Amino acid sequence: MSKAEGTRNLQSKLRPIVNYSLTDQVETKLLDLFKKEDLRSGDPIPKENELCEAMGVSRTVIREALTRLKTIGLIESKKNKGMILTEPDLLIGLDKLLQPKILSEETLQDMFEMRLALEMGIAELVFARIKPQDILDLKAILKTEKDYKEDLEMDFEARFHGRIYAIARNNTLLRFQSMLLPIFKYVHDKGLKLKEEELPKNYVTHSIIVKVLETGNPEKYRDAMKRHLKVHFDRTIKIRKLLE
Amino acid sequence: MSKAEGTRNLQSKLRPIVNYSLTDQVETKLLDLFKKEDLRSGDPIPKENELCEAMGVSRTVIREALTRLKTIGLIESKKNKGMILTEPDLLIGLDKLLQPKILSEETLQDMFEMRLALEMGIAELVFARIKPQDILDLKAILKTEKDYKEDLEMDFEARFHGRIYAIARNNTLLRFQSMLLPIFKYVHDKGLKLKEEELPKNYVTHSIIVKVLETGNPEKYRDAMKRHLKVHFDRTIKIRKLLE
DNA sequence: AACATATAATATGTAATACATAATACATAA
DNA sequence: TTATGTATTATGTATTACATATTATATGTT
Repeated sequence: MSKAEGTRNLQSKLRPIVNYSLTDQVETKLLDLFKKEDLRSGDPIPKENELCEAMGVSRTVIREALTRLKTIGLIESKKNKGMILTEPDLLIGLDKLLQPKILSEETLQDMFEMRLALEMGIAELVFARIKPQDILDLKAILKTEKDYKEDLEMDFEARFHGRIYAIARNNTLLRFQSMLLPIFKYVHDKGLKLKEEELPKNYVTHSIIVKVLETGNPEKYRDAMKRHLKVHFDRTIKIRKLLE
Repeated sequence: MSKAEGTRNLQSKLRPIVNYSLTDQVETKLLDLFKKEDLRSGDPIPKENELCEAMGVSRTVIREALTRLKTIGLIESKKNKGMILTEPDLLIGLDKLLQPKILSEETLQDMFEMRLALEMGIAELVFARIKPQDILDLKAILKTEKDYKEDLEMDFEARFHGRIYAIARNNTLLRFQSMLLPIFKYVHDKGLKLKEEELPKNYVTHSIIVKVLETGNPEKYRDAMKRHLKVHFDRTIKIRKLLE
């Protein structure tokens, strides 16, 4: 029996000790408390000193746990007022993380695909909620397309597609999409940029998409968007295959 | 001029003071540093004491800022080793927030719609990556459908649809979907549960979906899934209209 | 009585110091 | 050479004190 095997064997008998720090414990206790008390957004939570006494730990630890909860947007604190539960922002912190430099290629790929999927998937919502003004806005954006030269091309894409997302009237989705922009820019700058010649014959332009939005239906939209994004789909599928 | 108007007028001249706490400032400075130094996942960052000296603030403040960055998964700390930048987990913290109780109806709605959109949108990825084993697994799951009675119905839904997401081979997406489960369960329990009689005539069953996955194509899948989810789409669209 | 101003009380924010603890490197002895 | 003991180091926790912003109360002036 090798040394490694011996260790593994020992492990199965002893089980490694998981070391929850005091802060970890306080954090979970707080979350439990909120759930048990059935607290809602706006409800006040105990003072720091009360928590210290109740849990028998220093204010340092309490504050560290509270800092975590503040960071994910679950609570807010005001001097003298104390702290209250808040409607958390699901996308909080995401903007700080979405810097391509620190994300792995795999995660970038994941996010890129999610965007592609969403762009196709919002068809039903878009057609259920589109209004005349949306078309007008999109047409106005179209007119500016030629003003975006070379390296600004991505900015146009962002504006155009962002405006489509807005039609879905889903604020979380809209913000999510806008946060993903740096990633697409990165992917784009990294060589995704496709020369005109490489575009497939039945390529769907932005202008065609607007037309479909104006006169089409979800099925036609999905078909158009699929062609519009085809190169991206092809690429991501090829890349992922290589990684296997 | 009313008192309120006077205040507004004064505000426009003086601009309210935005009070960045020391911790806020340290946090941004740290993020700037990481970007400026072009640090990558795994790279070490300065020790707490070094940061104290460099920025001229107490360790308390430094640690609070660091706690925030740890919370969003940007850095990790180990005793004696110091701290390193880490590949952040984009979905970190999300599970703590996705308790329906503290989320507003609007946000719940948003998330629900995102899920619907994704389910439709992943068609291309699914068909590009599906393997025989996927079909086998899905068929096995299908066989257990009758075992899930009444209140466990959602568990079956989760298993089935979760398995479909897995076909897309996108880990972030898969985890995202699984985190959303409590929300769907909530929406379901809240009265979404649809009696058999309410199902539309051309309702697509789970079994049909599997068949489409086996022998169809993205278009047919989207069509099937659209019918399968029709009641949900209809409901969310109706609700959102009422909120306008 | 009405109003502005001063004062006190309160809870979070910041600082400073000391010690505990885990991980690593190094030294030591069998 | 190897296992064990020891020192060192950086983070984790505790304690105390004070700063600061907000609210409530009290005070005083007209």
